[in-house]
Amino acid sequence: MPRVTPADRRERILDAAREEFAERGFAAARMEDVARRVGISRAALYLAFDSKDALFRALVSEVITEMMPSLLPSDYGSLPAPALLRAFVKNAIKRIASPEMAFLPRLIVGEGRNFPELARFYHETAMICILGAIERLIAHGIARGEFACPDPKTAAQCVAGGIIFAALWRNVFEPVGAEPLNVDWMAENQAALVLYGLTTG
Amino acid sequence: MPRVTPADRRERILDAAREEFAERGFAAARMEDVARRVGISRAALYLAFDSKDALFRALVSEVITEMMPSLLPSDYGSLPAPALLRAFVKNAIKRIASPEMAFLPRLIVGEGRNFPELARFYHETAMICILGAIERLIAHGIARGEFACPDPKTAAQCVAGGIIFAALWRNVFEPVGAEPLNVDWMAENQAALVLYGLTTG
Amino acid sequence: MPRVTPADRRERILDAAREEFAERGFAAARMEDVARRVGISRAALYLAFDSKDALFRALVSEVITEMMPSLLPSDYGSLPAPALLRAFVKNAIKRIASPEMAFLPRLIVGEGRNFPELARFYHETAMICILGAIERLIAHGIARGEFACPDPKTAAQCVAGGIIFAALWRNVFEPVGAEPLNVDWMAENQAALVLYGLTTG
Amino acid sequence: MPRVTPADRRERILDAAREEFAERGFAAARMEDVARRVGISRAALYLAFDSKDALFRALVSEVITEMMPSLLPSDYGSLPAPALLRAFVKNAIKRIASPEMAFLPRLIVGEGRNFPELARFYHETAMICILGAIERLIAHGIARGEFACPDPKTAAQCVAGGIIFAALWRNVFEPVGAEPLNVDWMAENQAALVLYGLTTG
DNA sequence: AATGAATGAGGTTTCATTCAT
DNA sequence: AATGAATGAAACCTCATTCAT
Repeated sequence: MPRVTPADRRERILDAAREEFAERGFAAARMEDVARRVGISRAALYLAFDSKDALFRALVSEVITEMMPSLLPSDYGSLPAPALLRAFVKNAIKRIASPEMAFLPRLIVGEGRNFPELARFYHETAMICILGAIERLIAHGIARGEFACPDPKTAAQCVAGGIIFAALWRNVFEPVGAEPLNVDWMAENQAALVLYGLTTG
Repeated sequence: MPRVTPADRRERILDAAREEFAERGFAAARMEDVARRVGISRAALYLAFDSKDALFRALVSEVITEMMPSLLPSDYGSLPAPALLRAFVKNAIKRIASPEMAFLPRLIVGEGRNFPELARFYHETAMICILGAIERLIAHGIARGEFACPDPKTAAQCVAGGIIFAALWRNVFEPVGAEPLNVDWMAENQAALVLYGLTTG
Repeated sequence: MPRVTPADRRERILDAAREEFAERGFAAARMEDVARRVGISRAALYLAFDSKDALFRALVSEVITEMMPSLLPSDYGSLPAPALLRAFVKNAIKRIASPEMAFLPRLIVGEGRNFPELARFYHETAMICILGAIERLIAHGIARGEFACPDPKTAAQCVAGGIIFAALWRNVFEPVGAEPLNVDWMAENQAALVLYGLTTG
Repeated sequence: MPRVTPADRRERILDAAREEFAERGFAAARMEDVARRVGISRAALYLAFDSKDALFRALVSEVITEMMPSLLPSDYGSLPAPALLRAFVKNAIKRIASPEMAFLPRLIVGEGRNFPELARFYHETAMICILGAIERLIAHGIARGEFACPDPKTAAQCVAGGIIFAALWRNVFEPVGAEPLNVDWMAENQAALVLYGLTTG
């Protein structure tokens, strides 16, 4: 039984790649730095991944795939929609803006033009699911008479906007001096805003 | 009087750079392609800008600077806050998600780690202003008794999130097959949602 | 055990660099030519040296360092000073004007302004040592009552002048048609002149 | 009558070129810096000189030509050879090591390989003349019974060596911290050494 | 006569990738 | 399986030189 299985090795490379790509973006990340982080030679990277592109793709796919299950609520039962929405928003912001995940939207946004199939994958795997989940949640609320909304799809986009905003803020602006975001508080207010709006009475 | 003034030339280079950087990001853009787009030699670029970095910085600064004035409402007078907010959101989404501007958040997000001072500049010049404008607008509504909001600052972030979402959607996801965003409709609904929330009654 | 060790490779690069820099000076030498001379790619040079500057510095330092030990007499014992001086001058001229070394003063002189720390290194490592050795030798002769000299330091400079002259003559003027220098004869006469002067009786 | 004649212009360019080439050597000197120093455009340089090479050649030729007359003693008359030699050495060192001239050996030595015809010109115009003058001077002394010397040509080289040494010392080593050379004292001692040698009695 | 603007040629350096061991 | 060594293909940038005005 080998001490380090090929799968282990792949995993350790992906972890290192996550750090490097998150730190510098695709183009500026160097295979040498990934290798050094793993503690192997550059050439050994190519035993596990065909190319820098392939490594990047694998990383992004993996992160998306491992992130999704924890994002979506399994089933609503007969819970009230406002509570569900609040729970969803809080959970989503917490997950997506977490240090291990927040780099993802940044990479997708930054490199999407050069890796269209990754952008597509993210769109289809993450965006559509999240938007769909929100939309269904709103529909659920409408069905229960708790929500009113002329266009649940667009409303879902607004909700998703707040979540993405949180991830980018933490990842892009906090490092350059922006006021740190209190994720819980942000989520709470985002939910309240979306639920009740600004207008009085 | 020369046919082509230095300022003209600078402007044409910036236009070309906008296309190239928007298309490929900083690292993958090639000075040669910028030059070809302008119709001049690579060396001529260096008469107008000291380096690729400098060109990128100049471009981002310029776009930010030229974008801002059209974004912020000059004064509220005694207009009702809901109308003001709706107008602001519609205008902001339209501006920021317009083809000439939408690449900007994408570049900032993608290259912010490698150009921290640009991220800082964007944060300080664009984000803070926009967030501030929304916040003041909400405060205006509160003062007039039209809005109620426990934390205008966080509410502003939620509003801004929708705007950024629109820009990124158009720039990142539409090119890979996402359903096109109807900006006006999106803005209308975003405003409605923020104003009145989802909850009935 | 590799057929070609890294140290070997470094050594072969330094040899090639010596030829190229000696032939053309720093600025006009091309890394490509150094590489071709070694029989490797340009990129491989950068595995051994960080930059053209670094290669140049390494070369000059190495040559200076390897030249020095053979230049200086270890100890005088009680040998007569005239014989010592004659031996020193002959040896020094032979060494410094030898084909492998003679390019060095030329490079130091030519590039010293652009590489001040090399000029300083040469001054401190070579010039001061050589001048000091000559000076001590003269002092030795004075102590033994064999030499008389109002200022041994300046006398040393005159002696060193002859040595440097020989190196430059061979390296700069012989290639353009100057009468070839007979090093042994030159050394002999230089020693005689310094010892006995021109004046009769 | 033009305020600035073409010859004036040429002269001012040559002066500027002297500064730049002396400071940086041929390759590292930039035409732009020469032009800026003159206060004209780069293009205007090419109205006076065909190329950077041509400018360099013109400069070196000019300096050599203007230096020579002041170096050589016109005629010896029946003056005693020791006094003549002392006078020659003092004058030569003073001239050649003077700030306006000392850069010349440095350039010749540094760039001679890349400009063989300049090295040849310097050799033929300067070196041979100087060496010849010294040699004739020694022959003059021998003829008068004041000097004894087995090989006046080689002796001349030794004398010349001291002179060149002085120029290089000032130009190469003093700028990097070498002890400043007292030219008069150096000349005095060089003459004494050559005349009387080190050996006592 | 003079120049601002432009360029072509060339140099250094980087880095993903390969291959012999 | 693993790697040290090597490389080819760019990319950025500089600068002597030219040319229309």
